Amino acid sequence: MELVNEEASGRPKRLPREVRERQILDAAVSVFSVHGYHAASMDEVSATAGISKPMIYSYLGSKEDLFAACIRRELDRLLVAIADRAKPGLPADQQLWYGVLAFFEFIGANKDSWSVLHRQASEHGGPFAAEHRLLRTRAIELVAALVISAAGRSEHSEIGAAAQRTGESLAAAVVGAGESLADWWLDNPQESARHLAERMMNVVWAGFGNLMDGKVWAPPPEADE
Amino acid sequence: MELVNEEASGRPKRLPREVRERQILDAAVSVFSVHGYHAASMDEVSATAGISKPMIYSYLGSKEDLFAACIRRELDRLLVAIADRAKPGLPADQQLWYGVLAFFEFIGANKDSWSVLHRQASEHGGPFAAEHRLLRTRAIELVAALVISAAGRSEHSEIGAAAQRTGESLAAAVVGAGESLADWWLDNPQESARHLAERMMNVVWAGFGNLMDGKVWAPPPEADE
DNA sequence: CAATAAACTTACTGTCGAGTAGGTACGGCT
DNA sequence: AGCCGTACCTACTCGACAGTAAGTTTATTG
Repeated sequence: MELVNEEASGRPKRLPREVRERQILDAAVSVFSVHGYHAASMDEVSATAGISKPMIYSYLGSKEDLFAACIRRELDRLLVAIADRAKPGLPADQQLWYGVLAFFEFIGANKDSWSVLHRQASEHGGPFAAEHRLLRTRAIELVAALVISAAGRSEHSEIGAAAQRTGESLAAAVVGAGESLADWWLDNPQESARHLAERMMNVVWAGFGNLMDGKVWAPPPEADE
Repeated sequence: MELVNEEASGRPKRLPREVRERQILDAAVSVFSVHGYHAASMDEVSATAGISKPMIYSYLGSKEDLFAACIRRELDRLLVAIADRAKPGLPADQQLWYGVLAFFEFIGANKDSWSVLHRQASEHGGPFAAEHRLLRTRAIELVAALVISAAGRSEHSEIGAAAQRTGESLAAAVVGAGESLADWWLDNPQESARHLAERMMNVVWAGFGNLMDGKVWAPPPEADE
């Protein structure tokens, strides 16, 4: 499990800054994902990267800076992976499908990334929470736009305004379900990405469909306590 | 915001162990929920409880012990709150509705509890993760049982076996959505518990309904890369 | 072949926080 | 009254870890 990068030759080769920075970030993501931000030590990051501690401070700054750099890099990778697959030309359900699929495939191939992005980043009150909320907000907006655009084409077009409002919280639930499903996956890796994505679509798209047809579930009428 | 419990009289009254333990747990839940496990200090817990540090060690043991005690207490409170409302005699959708509603109402009234139970407990590799997984597992089993029982009464009874399997991962998605919605609520407290519960039911119950009618969403046939 | 800059190191400082030693004060009981 | 147990405290130890000072090696370029 030791990720020391130098060859067995023992002599640490001199590498350009760019390469070392990547190695440091790789190590940091791995260490943060295992221990969480607070419990992770810079010494362990430096050991995992096969480098000494002052290099990290020289290249990436403080521990917080390092963590922020991890989040930014992994967030970019995730967003690019999704954007590559959910092309805007497709019908709404297919856009959603490919987006969801790309999401789960990325998580499957980069569980550390997800752990850092979601679990660790949200544990903070600091500037990371903001960064993390950005991801969620973007995702929610994206999904909401898909719902609303789909609702616009529905035969019940008079529900447009209601769908707008309901669509957004529906999107929040959907994104939330995706996040939690991804969390759950970290602990239960037996399922495939495709499977998870299909399950997701089954719940979600059905909910959308009923919404567009104006079928809503209503709580039983009863005296509130 | 200071929760110092003693009166302004200055003299700390002598209280029985039972009472102090409750005060310490209250303080600990509050502090852990704000800072997370690692960043929380025993000094802050003791200050918040209005008591000195050795009392905590004498009554509740180490920091880990204290944290575990918090989780256990809050978990019990949550489960009791739900069991009180989701009576087994009701039809499946109403059981689910009251369970979900009780869940959100509890979270609304005890945001600290949820923060400790979900956010902080899952950040660990240790024995807390196990404790936390127990909550999730129980919830998933409960929901899955509801789905399957509902499916049994559907006119498409031949899908029973398939529903069994699909029902469980559907339940996982539902519980996940609930967890994430609760997380999201911590940051967006403007909605009411009832509202959230209704949104939840709308997505979820629609998904169940379609499942029971055998309507499934299928991905577009295409060459996989 | 200097000389310069960048890659890289060892070995330290200072702080913060978990856990404890060793008490004092207060109430109940005979 | 005087004893005992329990509630409660101040003031410490000790280890872990973020961050740094000050130096050493290597590639490159004039």
